[in-house]
Amino acid sequence: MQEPPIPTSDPAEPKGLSWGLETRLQFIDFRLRWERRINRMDLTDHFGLSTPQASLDIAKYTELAPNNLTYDRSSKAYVATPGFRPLYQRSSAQRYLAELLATRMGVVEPAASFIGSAPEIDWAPSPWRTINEQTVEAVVKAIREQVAILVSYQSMTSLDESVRLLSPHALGNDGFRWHMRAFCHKRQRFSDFVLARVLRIDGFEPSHVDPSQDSHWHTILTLVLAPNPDLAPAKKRVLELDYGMEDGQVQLPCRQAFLYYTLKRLGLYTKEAPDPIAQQITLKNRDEIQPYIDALTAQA
Amino acid sequence: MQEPPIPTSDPAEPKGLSWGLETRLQFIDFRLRWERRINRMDLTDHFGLSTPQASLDIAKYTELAPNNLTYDRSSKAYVATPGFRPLYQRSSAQRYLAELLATRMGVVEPAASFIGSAPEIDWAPSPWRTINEQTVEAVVKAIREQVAILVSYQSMTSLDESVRLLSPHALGNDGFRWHMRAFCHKRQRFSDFVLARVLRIDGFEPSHVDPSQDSHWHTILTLVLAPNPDLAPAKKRVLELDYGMEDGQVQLPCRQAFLYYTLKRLGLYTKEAPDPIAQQITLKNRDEIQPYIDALTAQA
DNA sequence: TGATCACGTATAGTTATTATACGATTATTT
DNA sequence: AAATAATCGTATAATAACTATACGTGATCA
Repeated sequence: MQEPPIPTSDPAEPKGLSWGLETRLQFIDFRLRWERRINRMDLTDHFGLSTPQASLDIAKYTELAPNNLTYDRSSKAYVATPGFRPLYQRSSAQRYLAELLATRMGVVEPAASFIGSAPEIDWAPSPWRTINEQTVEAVVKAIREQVAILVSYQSMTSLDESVRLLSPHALGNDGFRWHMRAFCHKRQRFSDFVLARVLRIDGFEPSHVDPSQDSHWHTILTLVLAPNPDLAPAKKRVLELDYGMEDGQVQLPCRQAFLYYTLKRLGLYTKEAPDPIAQQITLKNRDEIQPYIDALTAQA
Repeated sequence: MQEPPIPTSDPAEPKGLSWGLETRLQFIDFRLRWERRINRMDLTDHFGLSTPQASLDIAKYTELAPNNLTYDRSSKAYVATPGFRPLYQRSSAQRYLAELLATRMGVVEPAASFIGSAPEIDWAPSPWRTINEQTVEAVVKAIREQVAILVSYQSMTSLDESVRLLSPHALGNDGFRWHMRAFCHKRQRFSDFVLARVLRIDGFEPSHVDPSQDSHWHTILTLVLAPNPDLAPAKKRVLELDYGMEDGQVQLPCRQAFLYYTLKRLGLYTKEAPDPIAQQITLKNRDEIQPYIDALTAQA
C-alpha cells in the first residue's frame, strides 16, 4: 500500500501526489500569483532538478489549473492569466506578506522561502535582542519534561545575581520580547519571566508543579474595543477598517497574563482619564476589566 | 552534468544532496533539537515515505552528525544527546520561535511547518483585520509593473468615497498593519496608505513616477535609545538586556517614513516632557531627531 | 508469556528523475 | 539580414530514488 499523502486543510487542494511534487506545484502556484511568471529555470534553481522534470512539473500544474497560466513566447516564461486563481493555501496574501517580512528580517533563510524577486519592503524597527539559543533550548526542554530550571535572572530590584528555581509551562510573546510563564519557587507564585533577562542556566531539577494552577494564564478576558465616540465619523470608519471592527466594535480575547502588554500596545493602559484626541480607541467594557487592571499595579 | 544543489549560507551545512533529502535531514535536525526525539514514523507521516527510506535518511543523518543522536530502545525512537549540536540554520531558536508563533496564529499551515508537538504558547493579541487578497495582489502587481492604481480609499476627513490615483513603490509594516508607500497624484506627494483602508481597486493606469524622489522613504535616521538615566541601576540593566543594548545604548536605524510608528510603539512620541517613571527608555539623540518629529505634526 | 511495536536490513520492483539531444520560436547581437 | 543565444517541448535511454514486502531482533506491556 502507498503511504497516505500529507493531509491538507483545503479539500480543493490536489491530493495523492508525492510530497516533493506537491511542494513544487505549490511553488509554481506561489510564483505565478506573486511574480506573475514562472520558468523552468525557476524550478531548476530552487529545487535542483533537470529541465525535462521542470517541464513535466509545469505540465502537471497546467493539467490541474489550465486557466491559470499561458506561455508567453516573448518573455520566454509562463505568465499568470488575469483570471488566475491560486490553488494552494500557501499562496495566500497573508502568507506572502509574512514570508516577505520574515525573509527580509533574516528570520527565514532565503533558500527556505518561495520568494524570488519581491517589492521593496520595510517595517517600523524595534530594538531586538538576539535570542539566546541555550536559554530557549533549556526552557523548551524544561516545559516538555515538566522539570524546573535553576536560572540566574536579572531582577528589577538588585544588580546582584538572583538565582531562582523556575518551573516553566508555557511561552509567551508580548509583541517585542519572548517570555516564559513559570512558577517561581522563591516567591511561590506564577509569573512572567523575560527570556532575555535569563543570564545563565544553572541546571535542571525535579519539580512537581501543576500548570493548571496558574490562574492568570488560564483566565481569558474579552476586551471590547471601539473607536472613541467623540471622533468624527470618517475617523471612526478608518479605525473600524484598521482594526477589523464589525458594528463599530471588535472583541479581543486576551489572557490575564497578557493584559498589561496588550493594553500598553493599544495605548489603553492609562491610570488617568484618557485624552480623547490622542486616544482614538476606547475599551468599551472598561468597567468589567478595571478590576484586573487595578490588580496589575499591585502585582508589578 | 548534475545541476548544482541549492546554495546554503552556512558553509558547514552539508551540500551536494538532492533538495528532497536535504529537506528531510533538516527535518531530522529540527525535530531532534526541539522535541529531543525522532522516529521513522515522524518522517513517514510528514513526507509520506516508506519505512526503509526513513531508515536510510536517519542513517544518513547519523553519518553526518554521529554524536547528535542515539537510539533509545525504551522509547523506540532516536533521542538527541545532551551534547547535540544543530547542523542547519533552520533549527535556530529564532526560527523555531517564529515558526511556532506563525503556526499557532494560523499564518502558516501546520503541514508546512516542521513542528510536531510543541509547548503551549500565546501572545499579547492585537486586533487584526483579515488581509484583503485582492488589494495585496493589485498593489504588488502595481509595484512590480510600475503602474498606478485607481483606488477608493477611506480618508480621515470624509465619509464619502475618495477615489485616488496612487503609484505605489514599496510595502511597509508598522507592527500592526500593512501599508503601501505611494505617490498620491491627487495631493502630488508621497505618503503612506494603510492597505485595510483601501475599499476597492478600480483599475490600473500608466504612471511615470520616480520612486527615488520619495525622500521620507529614503532618509534613514538613526535613533539612539538608552535607559532613562534616573532609573535604579538594576532597572537600567534590565532594559539593556531587554533591548540588546551595549555600553548602555542601542542604535536603531529607522526610515523617516516609519518615525511616527516607531516612536509610538516605543512610547517615545510625546510632545510634553516625558514622565521619567512611566518612560523607561529615552531617545538619547532627541536633539538630532526633534526636527523630524516636529515635521510629523505638520504632515499628519 | 505472548502480543505489539519500534528498529534494521535485504531483495526485487517501480517510479521519479537525469542526461542528452533535437527541432521550433523568439529576441538580441553582429 | 543573418547569425547567436536562450527558451520552450519532447523523445530516448540510463540511473537514482524510493516502495513494497518480508524477516529477525529487542523492549514494553497487558
